[in-house]
Amino acid sequence: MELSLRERKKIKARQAIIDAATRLFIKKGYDGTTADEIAAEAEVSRSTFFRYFKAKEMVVFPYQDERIQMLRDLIGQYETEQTPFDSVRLGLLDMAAYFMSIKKELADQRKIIHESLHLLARQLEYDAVWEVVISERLAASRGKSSREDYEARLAAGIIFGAIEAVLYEWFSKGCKQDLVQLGRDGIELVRVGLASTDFTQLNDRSFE
Amino acid sequence: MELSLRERKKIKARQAIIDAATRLFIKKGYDGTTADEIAAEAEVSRSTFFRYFKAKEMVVFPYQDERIQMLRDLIGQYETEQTPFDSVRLGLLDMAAYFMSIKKELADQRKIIHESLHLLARQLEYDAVWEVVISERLAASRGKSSREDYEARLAAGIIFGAIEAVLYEWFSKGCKQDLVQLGRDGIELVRVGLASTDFTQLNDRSFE
DNA sequence: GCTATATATGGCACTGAGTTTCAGAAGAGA
DNA sequence: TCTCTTCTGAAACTCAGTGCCATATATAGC
Repeated sequence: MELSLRERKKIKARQAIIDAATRLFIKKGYDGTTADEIAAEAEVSRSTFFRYFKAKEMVVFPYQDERIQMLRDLIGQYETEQTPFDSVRLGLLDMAAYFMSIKKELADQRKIIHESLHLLARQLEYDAVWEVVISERLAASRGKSSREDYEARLAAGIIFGAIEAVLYEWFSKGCKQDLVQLGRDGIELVRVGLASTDFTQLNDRSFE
Repeated sequence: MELSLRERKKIKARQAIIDAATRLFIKKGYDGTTADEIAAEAEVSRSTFFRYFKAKEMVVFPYQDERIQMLRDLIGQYETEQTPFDSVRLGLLDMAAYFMSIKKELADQRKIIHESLHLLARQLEYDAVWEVVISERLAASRGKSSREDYEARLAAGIIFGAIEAVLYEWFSKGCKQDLVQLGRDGIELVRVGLASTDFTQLNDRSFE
């Protein structure tokens, strides 16, 4: 089905704003770029900019919704033939593979985000949706919604904690490692528990 | 040691602003209260308000630094006689006991925070410092800083994920449960791993 | 192709957060 | 009391975000 001219124009305008903003953010930083400048660079009015993006920060995370949907779909793939934990695990590893394939774009985005405390906070907020997706999948395995399944929320929180740490590691080492392998190891630790680590052992330093 | 008049005045002014802001936030909501109104209610000028609090949101989290320090101290108590994991665990449970003792104040604060997406994001950011404290303790047990100990950061992320889920549960059920017990159960799950749950089992629903 | 209607845009004015500057008030110290 | 330092209040300013309305442009019906 073809999109109408109106729809195509909207998509083009949106993309023009994203591109203009990205150019300016890289050149002058997020805080150093005003909404007016982005609008001018994209050749639209200020009003139009705010019509396409509810807030200036939103233009930094333009594909957030698509990524969440992708995660949901990837986990959904394994819905029937795997345990709940494994369907989440495999979905996350697929997501990791996808992230590997767009690492350049992710690294650019992260550079912009880490220049502003504001954006860092917003990033955390967006990422938190991953946890919801995971807890929904776990709760669904028992025929519940995540709202009514505390154990599922707890498990999802634990898994999400590992994801955050893995992603942080990957990004802070310049996306050079194999994210799928990092993810595999991280989630395995969640599965077997911290009792398997030497953090649960008295070590030499404790007696120094 | 006595504080100078100047210091005492500053403390009083700061407290007056916190109290005024809290009153207004409860009465009119966070978004419905302007910085001007808070300043007027506290009988200081707008400039003074922003001198005491870098941003309007900061006045919502006035004791954040103290709480982080308390967590650090509580974990530090168990530094020598326990395994790293247990010193973190016991410190967190002490913190839970403290939270139980100020539940009214926490519940009020949470009510304000949950009226604004802005504040929710900021809350996440503040809470993230807990993770740093935990990872520092774990890394220290091996004579490293958390910066150079990925395993410690990963473990801390997992523990923190559980903390968030536990706190969320506690708050959303009106702080009526025993937070220490919730915490004990949550962290035990982290210790033994999700392999102990039925999320790692194929269940009936998978065959429906 | 022409007209009526729906929708996107641009311009403008307004509110509120946060910053900067500066003059003056008030505490600290001799 | 006099000086030095710090805190405060007032005003002007920038920028994000909202609301309103007139205008331009796409779509649909004829």
